[in-house]
Amino acid sequence: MATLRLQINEKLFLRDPQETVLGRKIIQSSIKMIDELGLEGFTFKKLSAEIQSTEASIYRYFESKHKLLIYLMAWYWNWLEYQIDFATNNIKDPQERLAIAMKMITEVNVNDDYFPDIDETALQRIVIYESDKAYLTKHVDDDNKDGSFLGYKSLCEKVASFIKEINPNYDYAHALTSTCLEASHQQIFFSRHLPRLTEHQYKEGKVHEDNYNFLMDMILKTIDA
Amino acid sequence: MATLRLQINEKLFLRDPQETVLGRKIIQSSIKMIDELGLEGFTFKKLSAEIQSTEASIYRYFESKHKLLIYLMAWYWNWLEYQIDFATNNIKDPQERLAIAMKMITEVNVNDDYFPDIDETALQRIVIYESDKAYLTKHVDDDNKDGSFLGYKSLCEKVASFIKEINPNYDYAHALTSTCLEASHQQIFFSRHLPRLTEHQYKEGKVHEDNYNFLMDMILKTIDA
DNA sequence: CGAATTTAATAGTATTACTATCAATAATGC
DNA sequence: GCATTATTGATAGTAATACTATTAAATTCG
Repeated sequence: MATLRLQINEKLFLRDPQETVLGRKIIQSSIKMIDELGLEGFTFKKLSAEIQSTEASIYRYFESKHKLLIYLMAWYWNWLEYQIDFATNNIKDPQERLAIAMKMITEVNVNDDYFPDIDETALQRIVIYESDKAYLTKHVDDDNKDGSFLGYKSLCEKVASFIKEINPNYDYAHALTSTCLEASHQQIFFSRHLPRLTEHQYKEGKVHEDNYNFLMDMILKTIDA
Repeated sequence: MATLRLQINEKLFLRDPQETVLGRKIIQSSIKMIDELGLEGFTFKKLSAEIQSTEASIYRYFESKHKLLIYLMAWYWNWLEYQIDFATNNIKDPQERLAIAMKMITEVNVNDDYFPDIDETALQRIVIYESDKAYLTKHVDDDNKDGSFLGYKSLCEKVASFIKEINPNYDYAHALTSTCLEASHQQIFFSRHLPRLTEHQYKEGKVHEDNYNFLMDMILKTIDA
């Protein structure tokens, strides 16, 4: 089977981690470790020990821990948009396309054999816990100029375009989409850690199903589909 | 005029900052500095220099920077719920109560003379940039056990109860409320820094108005009001 | 008033997030 | 095949952060 490679914006790294053995180890192990330790507990020192390399070597790939996070999040949004493109290909009805997109956004990821280096399931957990930290900073405008959030914006644009096709008169397609994208991970977090903030039940795929039903219902009613 | 004091859960501080001059200075200056520097740029060392005290003294009030953030957020959510209680008092119609609550949640805060030590306008900006970081941690369950998020949950419960009154058959009142509470600050952030994620225009109160219209419309349609 | 307790100031530690330097090794070009 | 260049590794170092321990000063209370 073919393996694929997502083209990631060059400004997000110093050396392309997809091009070398060390680079791929950095990506692989950082996903595993951020998932386990959380972004705050994760350091380049610990990572370098894990992959039997040195801090200095890792810094040759990524300017900082924050840039590595941005890279991982960019990878994820690019991957998710690609999944949606793939799954909605040849589907004519925009409402069906929207349903497929929301399904992929809300469902728990299975590991994608096309990208053997990446544990998509772990990466999705990182998205839930850490993705907002990628932009909630004082230097968000600088990061944005470097194209750090292009993948997220592009995904938002895609889903918003489905909504616009269904109802061209709805005025808040992007706001509604970004609200749902954020909710798609927030509600998972709440159901697990702050259950009084949601009805969704955290267990075996149930949250994801609840979340799909909740969000699809909200979107369709809101846009008068 | 009377000045008020919000009773904050004792587990959120080591010494009550509202009881001493130093404590009030810590609160006052930390709001100002977190607003200016961001949570990452803010340190107890800088704060101690600003208020002409020492790091050790500040640590006697708050166990950590993170606990201080939790305290400020708890204060904000308590204050906001109190504002909503005040404003919805004697209003019978639940739909009107919901509208008032959403207005207060989305509008830009003016400084409340009842609490002279707190700059509510600055605190609201901190909520926009930093509030999610209060719970997006690996130790969220421990913080939750200490009651760190009671204010947020209580506010969510209140708004959800208005929704339930309007339509007792809607199944996701809490999920919808928490989604809107989060969106109420996310959309402000997006309109300013990542404008491709929203239609809202960042200027002079316009975002807040847009956001109110967007969210109220979404809620009412979603719950079939 | 004097003992007990609280509060403040000083100094110190472990860790983090990097940076710099230089040697060793591997890949590439002629 | 050998020189050039790029890449990695090893070591060390720095400034700042997040806290802690110790001691000194002030305050409270019986």
